[in-house]
Amino acid sequence: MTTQRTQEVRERLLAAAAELIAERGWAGVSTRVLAERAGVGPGLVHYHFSSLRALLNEAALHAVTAVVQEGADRLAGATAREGLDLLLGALDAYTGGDPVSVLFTETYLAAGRDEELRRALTRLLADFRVLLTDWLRATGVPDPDATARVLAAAMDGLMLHRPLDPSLTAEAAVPVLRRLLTGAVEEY
Amino acid sequence: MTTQRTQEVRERLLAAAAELIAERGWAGVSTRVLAERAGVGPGLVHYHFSSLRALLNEAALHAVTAVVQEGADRLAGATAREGLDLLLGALDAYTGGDPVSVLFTETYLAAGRDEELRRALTRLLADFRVLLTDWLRATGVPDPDATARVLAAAMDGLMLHRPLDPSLTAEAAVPVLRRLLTGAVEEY
DNA sequence: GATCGCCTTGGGCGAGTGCCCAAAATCGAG
DNA sequence: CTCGATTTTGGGCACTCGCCCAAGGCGATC
Repeated sequence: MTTQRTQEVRERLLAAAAELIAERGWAGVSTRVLAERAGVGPGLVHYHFSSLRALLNEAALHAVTAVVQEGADRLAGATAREGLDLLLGALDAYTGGDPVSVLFTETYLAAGRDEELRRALTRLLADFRVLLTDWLRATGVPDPDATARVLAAAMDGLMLHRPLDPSLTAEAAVPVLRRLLTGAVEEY
Repeated sequence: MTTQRTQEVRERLLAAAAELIAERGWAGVSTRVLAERAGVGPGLVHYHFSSLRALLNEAALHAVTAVVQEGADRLAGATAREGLDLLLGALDAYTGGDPVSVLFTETYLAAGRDEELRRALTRLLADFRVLLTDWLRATGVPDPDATARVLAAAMDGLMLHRPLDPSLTAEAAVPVLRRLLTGAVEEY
């Protein structure tokens, strides 16, 4: 299959793009550095993708979706205790300076300037929020829907603030966050 | 005074830069569009500033400092009730799509790639956190220091998520946030 | 009015940009 | 092996980038 090889090049370009967005910022990714990182000629970028913008959108959305999916899968059948460990784990895995955190923020920002990306991100976030809400409800948290929204936002906010506040560790934040889940976690 | 006029041009450049960072993103601000927005010749940028990078740093830091200062001043002698109103007011003033919110996020991101900017932002945030901590302590919130860190991060996270979640209004978020302040606000 | 120093202009330099395209390489089908 | 289609290459086009600089404008001081 020739399609096999084509797919592999596409994926290498997408992976390189995700790396470079985090390193250099959305607007700092050029066709040439992208091609070099992916190990292909500069012309290939516009052979496999209609535009650099489209490539960046697809790369960011693909990477962000993968991370969210993994989190969602783990959360799916988790108990209250397991869910909290999951949160805590996420908090010190994504410190704000790591590529994944930066890519998230870059993507949020880019979504503000690209309608199509914004729509896709909105849908992704909504799907995840449904899962989070279900878990909160099952755990016995009072207002699961609003709590899920705020909790998701707070997690991203913590990643945004972490590089600017070295004392903002996961251990410091989790006891406070637990107050958001009042009533459900006193046994923890 | 010739210095008078010089200062005015500098400030016009800084103001134009703050606008453009929000509109086009940090890397999307060029010397030429910046000069045009400020109403001056393109060469003036490098007469008044050592580099475009230095100009952007100063502009962003200046604008962000002004916003934080204003919030700090208002919070300084506020009661528990007034403080909560202040939070609520901030939440629906900065919706995430407005120039101020975007500028904040752009600046956080840029700080990750510029040591000097990161240092200055860290100090600014630390100063504000002290004030927030004092207010929380005076209000009777349990763990004021950690709570201040998480609360500040959560506010920024909400602004990040708002454009992607239309249902995330200030009214929906505030009751949940109030749980962070358990024990102090049951009269509210 | 002449002079001096700060402010401002606009053009120019080399480098880098997204995108395009003719030509070469590669590969599966016959 | 040959042929046709697909994939890949690298150079080129028109443009923008940050930064520099010679030239002129301008206001304050004698």
